[in-house]
Amino acid sequence: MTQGSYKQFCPVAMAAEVLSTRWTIVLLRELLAGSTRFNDLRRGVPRMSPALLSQRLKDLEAAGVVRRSGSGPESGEYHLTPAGHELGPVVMAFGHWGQRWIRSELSLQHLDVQLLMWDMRRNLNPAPMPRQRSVIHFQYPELKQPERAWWLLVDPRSGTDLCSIDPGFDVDLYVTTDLKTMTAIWMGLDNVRKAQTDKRLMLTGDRALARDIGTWLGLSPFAKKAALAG
Amino acid sequence: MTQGSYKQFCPVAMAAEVLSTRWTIVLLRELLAGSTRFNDLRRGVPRMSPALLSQRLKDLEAAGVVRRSGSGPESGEYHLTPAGHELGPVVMAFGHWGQRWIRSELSLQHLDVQLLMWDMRRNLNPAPMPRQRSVIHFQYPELKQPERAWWLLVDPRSGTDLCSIDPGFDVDLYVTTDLKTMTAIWMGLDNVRKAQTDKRLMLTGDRALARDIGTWLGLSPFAKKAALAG
DNA sequence: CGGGATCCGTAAAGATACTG
DNA sequence: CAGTATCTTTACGGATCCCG
Repeated sequence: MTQGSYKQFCPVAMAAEVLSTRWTIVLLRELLAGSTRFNDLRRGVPRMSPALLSQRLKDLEAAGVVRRSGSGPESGEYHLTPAGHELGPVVMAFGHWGQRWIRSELSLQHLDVQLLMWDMRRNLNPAPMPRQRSVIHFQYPELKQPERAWWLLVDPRSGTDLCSIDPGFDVDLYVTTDLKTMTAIWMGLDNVRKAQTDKRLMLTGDRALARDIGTWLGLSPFAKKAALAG
Repeated sequence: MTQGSYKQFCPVAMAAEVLSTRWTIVLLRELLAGSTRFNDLRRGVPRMSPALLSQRLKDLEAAGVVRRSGSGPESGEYHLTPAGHELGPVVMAFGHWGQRWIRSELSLQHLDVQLLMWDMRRNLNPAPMPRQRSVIHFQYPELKQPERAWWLLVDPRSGTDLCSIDPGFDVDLYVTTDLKTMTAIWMGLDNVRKAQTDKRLMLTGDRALARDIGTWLGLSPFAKKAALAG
């Protein structure tokens, strides 16, 4: 904690001194999701200033939550210590409570296409997809150029990539929708079939891919399973 | 929230906007423990300024976590809403992590006899105690006058009271110790028997009460059970 | 005594710009 | 890529005061 302590022996207060500062929980969410490099973390918490990010990483290192690897090709990476990994339940508790009690209109006021696409990339499940590479092209006609078009390149053998410039491959499936609909689906507040019926989302291209979208399109870790079923 | 938003749709970030401000988690711990009046809350978070406490209560009310009762004898009380009660797991997650990963010497640097005695009162279990009132007198010879002497009046029929001025009743059990030892016992980092052996704690008076102290003296909700067994 | 409000100095965070 | 530097704005701490 940079500022003075709560001066309480209670473990809740001691933990809060480390964790309950601005941006810290959101940063930990990003670290727990697997980001290790400074600029990857910046992408995950885009509105946090680099100065504060740097400061928080130092604070967390001093608290024994992260460790900087200093040698070899992973020099400059930030990795969670065992104490850091055990913060998973804390971050999950925040997420579950937020999903349950924050009015969804409030969440949907803070749309961010880059954050959404990156999270989708992270949670996508390539297992039920074709063995060779699939290219899925997301189109958000409402958005301006650099945010309008995204490509997910999914290869079950080598992983998933996300591009915002055309990689030049043939597209297998086009997903045309608006950002609010896609975000609501990701959060489990809406689902693909309903959005299709309402013409808020269109799937064109490979029929099998379109049919199975519910199985490979990952949802937020906090999404309620119920909503997708509809 | 008074400060600017993280502008993220993620439920973790939305929850953090409400919960991750200074003092908020510690205040919630106090609310979850059952305090409802402004000055009771002040006692539980003594180093929080009244202005900030008032502000936080308003913030939490706006967030739907507390509600002020406005009528009758409980006018001016702050009660948790259902959303507030469901913050229990969040506060517990902080506490468990803190108990596990904060070095105990750090916790034991922030001794506070009033906080300790109040928490002990709250968690004391009168069930295994005599049916009539028992008076337990805690003495901390190292401390100066207003903090040196405390009386717990335990009556299984009417509840437990804590006094820091002599209530005038006959004392059934004297507990003489130092604040660090008593705090360590409360936190499950030490135990009564070991402290007795080391002459850091003395019990005089009613033999049965002294023998059973492990059963009625409550420990912190985060205390490790293992430590008491020794 | 319970339940705050006010004022002011300090400390942290935001916004940009810039650098090894 | 991985951060610093600087400047402005906002939040917090602490004391004092007020009111029923």
